[in-house]
Amino acid sequence: MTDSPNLFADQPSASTGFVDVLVPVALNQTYSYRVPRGMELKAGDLVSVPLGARDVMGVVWADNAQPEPRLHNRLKDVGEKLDVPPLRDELRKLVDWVSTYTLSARGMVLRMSLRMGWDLGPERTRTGVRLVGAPPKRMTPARHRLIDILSDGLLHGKSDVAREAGVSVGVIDGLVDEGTLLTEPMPRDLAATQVDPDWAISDFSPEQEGAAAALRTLATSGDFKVALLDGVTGSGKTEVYFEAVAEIIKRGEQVLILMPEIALTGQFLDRFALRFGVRPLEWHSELTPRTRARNWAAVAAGEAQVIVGARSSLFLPYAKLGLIIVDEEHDQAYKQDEGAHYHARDMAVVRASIAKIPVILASATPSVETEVNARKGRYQRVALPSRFGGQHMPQIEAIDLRREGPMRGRFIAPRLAENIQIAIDKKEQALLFLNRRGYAPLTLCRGCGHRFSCNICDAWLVDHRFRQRLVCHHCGFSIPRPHRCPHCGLEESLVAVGPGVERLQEEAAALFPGARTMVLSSDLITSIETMRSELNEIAEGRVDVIIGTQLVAKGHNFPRLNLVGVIDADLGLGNGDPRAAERTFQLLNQVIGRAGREQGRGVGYLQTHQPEHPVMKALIASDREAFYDSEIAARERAGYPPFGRLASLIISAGDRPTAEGFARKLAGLAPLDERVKVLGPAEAPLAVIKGRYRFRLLVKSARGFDLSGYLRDWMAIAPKTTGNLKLEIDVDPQSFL
DNA sequence: AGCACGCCGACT
DNA sequence: GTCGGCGTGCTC
Repeated sequence: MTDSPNLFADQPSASTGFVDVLVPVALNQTYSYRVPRGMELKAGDLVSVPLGARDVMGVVWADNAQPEPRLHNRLKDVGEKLDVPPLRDELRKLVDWVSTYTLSARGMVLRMSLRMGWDLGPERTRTGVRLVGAPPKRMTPARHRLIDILSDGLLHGKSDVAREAGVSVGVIDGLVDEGTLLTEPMPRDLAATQVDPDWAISDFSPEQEGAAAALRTLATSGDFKVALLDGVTGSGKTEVYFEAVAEIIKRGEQVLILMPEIALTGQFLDRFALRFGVRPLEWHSELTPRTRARNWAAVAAGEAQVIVGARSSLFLPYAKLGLIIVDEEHDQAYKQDEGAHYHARDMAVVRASIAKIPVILASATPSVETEVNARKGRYQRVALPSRFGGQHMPQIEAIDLRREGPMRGRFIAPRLAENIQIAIDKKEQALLFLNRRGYAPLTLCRGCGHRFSCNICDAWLVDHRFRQRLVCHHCGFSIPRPHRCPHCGLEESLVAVGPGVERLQEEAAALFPGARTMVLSSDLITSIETMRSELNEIAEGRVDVIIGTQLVAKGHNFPRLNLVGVIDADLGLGNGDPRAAERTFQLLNQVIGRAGREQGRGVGYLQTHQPEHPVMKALIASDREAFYDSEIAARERAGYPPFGRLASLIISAGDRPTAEGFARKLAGLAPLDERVKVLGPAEAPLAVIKGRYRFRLLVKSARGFDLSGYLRDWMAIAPKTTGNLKLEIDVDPQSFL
């Protein structure tokens, strides 16, 4: 804008027009604002706008707004335009698409893109300190240590050097006053160190080189394409897809690598650094606000070349995204079940198709959906058939619990125990896998049969001896471990029923005296840092027997681990969930794949009551194809995904009749359509959680049907949920609990 | 999602 | 008399 005379100069409040702004609150519509004179706004610009009593950040969604005339006298002005790059068309389309597909409020989807912390202000300048003058008149030990460190004459961070010298910053301030030291602002860190695509060249086998070449071609195609990088644990998948990363870096574009569990990526970051010379930028929920803001800005400015992140990093405002990699694409952790219900793998494919870029889905055990897409040729399959360096896949044996199970009250079968002892004697590690936290899943009274259950959930309380409490795994409710039955009053009558990892550790300690055991369970982990240090301890061989929940299944190499024992392979099967078989196969395959990755031949033992189950048979025979053949056929027969579509509606309320009544009313209002079947309402599998009664409607349709549109039409005629009634819509549900 | 408003219970 | 619980409704 210039200061040149203007025809309307005598109309001081004249505005240059209106914009529609999407704000990150639970709203679907945009709101219109007046653009103050002198402000230039276009779609995608970040602004702050008044909303009710507060100011919020928002994004200009359309720049030629035509607000309803009757609103004109109520329109407010845009506050200010924020000094950050605008959200690109591509990201705004993704927000609209995800909101339409999942039926969650558009503002709440946008919120995921704007989660950068609020302080985008100037970088806080750190204060540095340097030795410049003569020593002080009075020398003290603290001053001496400090001056010693600063004697190099260089600029040191003030708080750093204070910590190093073991003095308080007050000592520094004193010496500054005396003229011995001088403070000056520290220069800002140089822009993130550059990723070097040629830092180290990977040494590939012919098979790996073939796969790498295929991915390089895919990466440089500059078009939307999906590849399934299909390789067993230890086949070098990561290094192979790094080749695609290198291609994109050379083109000056950004790469997003999605990981299911960011806490477990410690080793991944090291491998990345070995190949590219620096660690990539991380994005996850434990970033400090400052780092979060800085990383967000680096992504938006295009300075960050490679971002490794949890599912939410899919919504970051990349300046020039060139490739998305979804590692362990089958992992359930990609499904978000709070707020907006979305599956990050699926939305990654959507984002790639909007941005016209390639996606690589990597897995040793692809989801059935992805496997079907690869079989039908919709996705390009890039296969890595064997382990790198001539290593073998673990040999897998079943232990039939009906014939050779442990004695009552014990959970490690004799044959498994024998082999663990042999491993310990050979100074190798063993892993006992049990997907159950705590000591025992159920406590009951020997006298009267009373079972301890949660007051507000439909679940038993899990004994956690480590914390000395009985805990509800659904709501966190807990009570101190009791010593008498609250029902019949009998003393010391309570017995623990069934195993958890803590109980398993007790048994292992008794069976293998002198062996060092460690439990890895999410409830014993307080932060990403402690998690990473515990994993390092294992990797360095300071543990003999690892006892873990599914945390241990994911992304970490233990070089000396050659034996894996699955305590209850049947857990997770047969709970009526259509995905139970798939998930069990994936989880057990992955856990057993931990064995023998770096030395020797690994071996896995599956303790099971049903060794003839298709999942067990496929695992024992290492016949992956057999599993997919049978599972795909079963899905097709039942019309389950990907051969049909599902949505689930969970209705909950503080009392049963309200929830059930509303669910019935809702079911009655479902629009008639012969392509859709509405099942229920039925009590949800976990009927009560946190004191809320839950009913479920299941909506089934044919593949290719616009289920979201159908649901939207339905919800438009549904009564609104008042009071404590809640309705949650989950399109493409993963879990049926 | 936040925030104000409003209408009922227990205390400085 | 007020402080504060959270149900309801609105935000350009």
